[in-house]
Amino acid sequence: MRDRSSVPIKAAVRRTTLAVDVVVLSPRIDALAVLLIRAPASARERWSLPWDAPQPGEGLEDAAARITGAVLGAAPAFFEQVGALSDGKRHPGDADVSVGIAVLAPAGVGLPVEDAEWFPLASLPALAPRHRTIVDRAAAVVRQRVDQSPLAFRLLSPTFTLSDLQGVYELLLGRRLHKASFRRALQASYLVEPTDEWRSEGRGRPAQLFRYAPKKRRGARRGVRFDLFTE
Amino acid sequence: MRDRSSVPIKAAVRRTTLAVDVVVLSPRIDALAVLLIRAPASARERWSLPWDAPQPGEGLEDAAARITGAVLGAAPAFFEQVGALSDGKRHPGDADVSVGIAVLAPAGVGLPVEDAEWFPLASLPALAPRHRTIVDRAAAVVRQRVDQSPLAFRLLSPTFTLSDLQGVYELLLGRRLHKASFRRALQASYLVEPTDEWRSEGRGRPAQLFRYAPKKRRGARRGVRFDLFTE
DNA sequence: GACATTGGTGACGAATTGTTACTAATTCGC
DNA sequence: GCGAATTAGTAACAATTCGTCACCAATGTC
Repeated sequence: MRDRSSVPIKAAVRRTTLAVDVVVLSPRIDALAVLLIRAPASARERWSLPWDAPQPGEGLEDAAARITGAVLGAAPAFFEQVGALSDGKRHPGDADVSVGIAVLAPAGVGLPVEDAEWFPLASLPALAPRHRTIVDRAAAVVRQRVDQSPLAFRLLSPTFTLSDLQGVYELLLGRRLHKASFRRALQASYLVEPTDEWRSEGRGRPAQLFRYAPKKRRGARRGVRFDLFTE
Repeated sequence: MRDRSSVPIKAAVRRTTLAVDVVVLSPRIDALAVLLIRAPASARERWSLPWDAPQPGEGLEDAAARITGAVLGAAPAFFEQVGALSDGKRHPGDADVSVGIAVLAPAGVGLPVEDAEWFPLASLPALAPRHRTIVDRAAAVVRQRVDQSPLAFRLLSPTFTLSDLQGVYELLLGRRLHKASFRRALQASYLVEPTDEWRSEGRGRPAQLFRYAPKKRRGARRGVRFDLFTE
């Protein structure tokens, strides 16, 4: 203890292999889905997350944007880092360290490339163990952040109905919400503004379309809510 | 777009230099403080975060524990990953990629080694730009998580008074809390239990000591609170 | 036109929160 | 000793927020 010779500043950096693994999430048919790509026949699993090593000088989020663009045809608007992993779990490219990045794509986004497919989170095919961990952690991060950050709006097209928005929240939170309470809270937050358009979706009364347009925040911070603890 | 040749699975991993940079946080004299170590005379800044490259086969959190142990003489009980950075900002060891890890140390923890010192977050000395970013992000992560996770208990000794606990929350949240509301919420959460001991702290009535002992949680999830958004 | 279906809102009671005011136990100064 | 000062802890009330029910609105189906 207190061994001066082990004070870390004196250590030298080592060479490592690094991968950026991207979890593209999007709501599909009443479930949150992940974009997977077909692996080469030589691989142990038939599917994997899109991934790559960052180019020299390329930032991690830039790499995630590039990787997403190659698979989805469009760079995403929202990133959330899931964290770096260097446990012993196997990675398809045998990278020493993986940086997992969650990316949100709106419900209606274009079809992916030929060798890519959406899989509902609840029924994923076999993945390399590290990819499995990254997917689980990405889902957990997104579910946990949905209450802190306007994530849900990134899973919708630029205009949406309030029922759409409530549906996304229900998907992410995994439980039903009360319509009146949901709308009252939304109203009080000044996060959306109505447009002039209405959407008729078959039967039932047409719904007004809204857009995400956060106004100045009132600084009404509350006391501590211990019952929000998630551990 | 849709260029099949750029589908990322075909890429090969590259060699990168990786650093684990540790932000040890602890409450000192009414302020959250960071542990810094004196840099060699050749370095551009006189102080830096403790850091090192992970050993082969060593997990990132294991590396953080080892690095903390070398500086503080004790391995910490709590880690929170701050994220991986690979922007162009300068790192003291010129690592390509940094993984920032926040570590919490209770208020009374032993003195650090000779070349290490606590600095209040508000008055840090000059640091390498990437270290500066990591410190800021670590503070932000901890402040944001304090409402979601029992972080605050990691900044206290195993037994503590309720005023101590409230003080830590006020430190982390940056605002005063009402005593009665705070205790009522704490009571309802079943997170602490009283001990038989009391602490007399000079003047005033002695305070009962409590310990962190979370009981079974009641699953009372609430509606969406849009006003908790932090962006 | 009756009815099913989806959108949208008012209002009321229950629960939670913010606040004030009080009591309790100790040290300090005289 | 004794009152003032100081810190701990709690009861109770008012204001606010939340969950829920009930209802009206606008559309498609039969």
